[in-house]
Amino acid sequence: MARHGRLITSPRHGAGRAPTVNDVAEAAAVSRQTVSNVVNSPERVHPQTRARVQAAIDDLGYRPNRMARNLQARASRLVGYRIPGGSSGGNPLLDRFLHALTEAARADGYHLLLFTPDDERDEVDAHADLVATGTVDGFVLSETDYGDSRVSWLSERGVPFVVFGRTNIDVPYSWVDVDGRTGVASAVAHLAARGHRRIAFIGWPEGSATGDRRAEGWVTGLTDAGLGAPDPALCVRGEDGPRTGAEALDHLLRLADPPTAVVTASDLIAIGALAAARTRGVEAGAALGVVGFDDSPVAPHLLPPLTSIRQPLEQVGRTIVGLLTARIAGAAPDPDGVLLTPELVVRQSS
Amino acid sequence: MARHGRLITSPRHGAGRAPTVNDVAEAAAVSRQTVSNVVNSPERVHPQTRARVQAAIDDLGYRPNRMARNLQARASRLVGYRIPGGSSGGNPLLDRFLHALTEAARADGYHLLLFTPDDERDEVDAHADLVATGTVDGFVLSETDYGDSRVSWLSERGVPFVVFGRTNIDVPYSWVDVDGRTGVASAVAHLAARGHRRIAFIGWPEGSATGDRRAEGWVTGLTDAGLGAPDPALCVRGEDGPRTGAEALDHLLRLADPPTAVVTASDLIAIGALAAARTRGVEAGAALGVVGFDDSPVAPHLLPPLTSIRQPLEQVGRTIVGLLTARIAGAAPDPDGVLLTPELVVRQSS
DNA sequence: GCGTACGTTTTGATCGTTCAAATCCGCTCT
DNA sequence: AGAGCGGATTTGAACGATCAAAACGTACGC
Repeated sequence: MARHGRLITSPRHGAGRAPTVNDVAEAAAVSRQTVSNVVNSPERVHPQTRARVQAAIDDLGYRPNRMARNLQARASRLVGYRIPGGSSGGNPLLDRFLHALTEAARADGYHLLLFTPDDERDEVDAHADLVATGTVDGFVLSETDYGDSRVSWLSERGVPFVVFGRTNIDVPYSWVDVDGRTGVASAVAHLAARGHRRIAFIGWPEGSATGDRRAEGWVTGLTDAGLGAPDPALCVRGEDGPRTGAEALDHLLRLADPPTAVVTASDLIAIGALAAARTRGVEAGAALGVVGFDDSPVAPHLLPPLTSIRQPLEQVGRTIVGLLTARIAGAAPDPDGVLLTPELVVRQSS
Repeated sequence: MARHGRLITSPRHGAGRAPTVNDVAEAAAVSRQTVSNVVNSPERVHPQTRARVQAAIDDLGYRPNRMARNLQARASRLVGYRIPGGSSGGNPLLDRFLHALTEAARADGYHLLLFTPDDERDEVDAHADLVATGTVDGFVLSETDYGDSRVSWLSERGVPFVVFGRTNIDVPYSWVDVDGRTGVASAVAHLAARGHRRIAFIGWPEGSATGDRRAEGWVTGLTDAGLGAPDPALCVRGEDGPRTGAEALDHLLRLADPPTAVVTASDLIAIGALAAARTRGVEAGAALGVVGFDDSPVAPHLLPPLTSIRQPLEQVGRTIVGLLTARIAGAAPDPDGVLLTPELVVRQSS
């Protein structure tokens, strides 16, 4: 409570207008530049003067105006992020992702600015607008499809940006991604270590880069675990969601030689699989190992609590912001990609 | 594609620096103020001049610099939103809520700025900082507890803000909320109309304002439907999550006179209830009516697809932004609260 | 022909900050 | 005493825009 007082309370000198360098300068009987120096390069100012100015700053509750600073610095210290449209169907990771980005940005003196294209303009225009008006210094992109038009556009114009995920665009750009293949492979390894020999995979339809890599992880994992060539019958794919999980598991359990464990491409699919298992009287965790992907907030609350592959989003956020601020600072090194490893969170379902 | 060209491409006059009013003025052989007028008050400028200036603007790809404008206007056109910490356990509505806010803000010429308090400072300080530095013009608050310190702090200092949800603070402030009581009551009415007579409620622990109001809706709904006094045995409460739903439903179905339908305080609870029903061989939708709350993205993909109470977040966003911009504009009318009505989305589970 | 009015355009000042260069001051050295 | 020096501080200009007021024409009425 007491600490807030320093900041902007006690506006003894008129509650209307925020104090400026000039106000402080006058109060401390120095020039505005000296005030500025006290704030930005205290070592240049005589200790005695510094103390006097600092006292005035504290007294008036002076804080440098951000807009004025930004204008002078020709930078906004804002990073744009296009908030995905509602159509994408609710991303359970958005919460953590945004928090991680915001936190990482704060540590570097940046803030995240959310935007969304208006109906008449397309996506690229929305980005162009923010750059042209100097509203943002760069972008964080996510959910980039194959051939995302934003990547090439931004890249061509030298606008700083970092992508969460990878695309197949062949222009140089920086990206950060989580290695889904390794993640799924580690889940397979975990299940194999628990004695499972027939391990199935329920994933998304072929054609999405992320989905395909997760499916590859199943193959890799089986091979690495020495379980021989993967049985194609144990790989089922469908749209994301519990229904796919339920139907796929039903199908798998009806096989002549059914799996004893299943890895899924998402927690949503796993939820469906858990439900289907219960319906058939198969006890998940004991008779059937189940592993999800993304460690969504529900995972620990499911019955049984769901083992899941957790993306290191905090690290993702820090890495993205690190790359981005480096680019903004003009350090335009060879753009590079960073691949982070997810972590298996083991719970009772496996 | 062609349209992008207008904005900032074709930097014929040096790719380095964005064009300013002065550049345009020089190109069109007029003064900077005339350029400014063409942009902001075209009617003041002679049509012929206007055309010439507009041509220069288009040619150079001029867009007024936002920081400069903001400095002069002493407004940032940014609205702060503190992104909830990870501890809150993943809000399935955040996605839609942020999108709605962003979209509504855009329509009014605002952007959303995300922030989070750093570890050493408390929440109020984080807000104070943004105000003192002129970084934001106002705030949108959510997840305000009873006695949230931010509300009184902001209110005392006349900082514009609007709360999503209600608190019990007795200072005047504007808020927008969704009427959970009416929502649950309408679900009860819906189930009664389908012939259900014994309708249960599974909700959150007593003590949260939102949770209590949803529970009240159950009472109201039963009374309004003429089903007599609610049976206390049919109201079960526990922490949010599928587990609570499963355990509560198990308990309810074991009663001497079990319910034939259940309304829950969240989709997560409903998920658990659906799973428990399956385990006991009760077919949800047919033998047991189930209604969730929030219409989270999973709801339509559950088995059976879940009837749920959907918050009108788009409307919430527009209302919040409307109230907020009015306050920022100085129109400081009597702060008021707006209560919006949720909508029941009927699917197979009921 | 001259004062006035109006429509259009330009000039000056300002928003709050920082950079760059100039000034001031006390001190040493010759 | 005057030049030289270096630390501390101040002044001038700029960032890019807008507001307010002045200036400029041109046309009109008397």
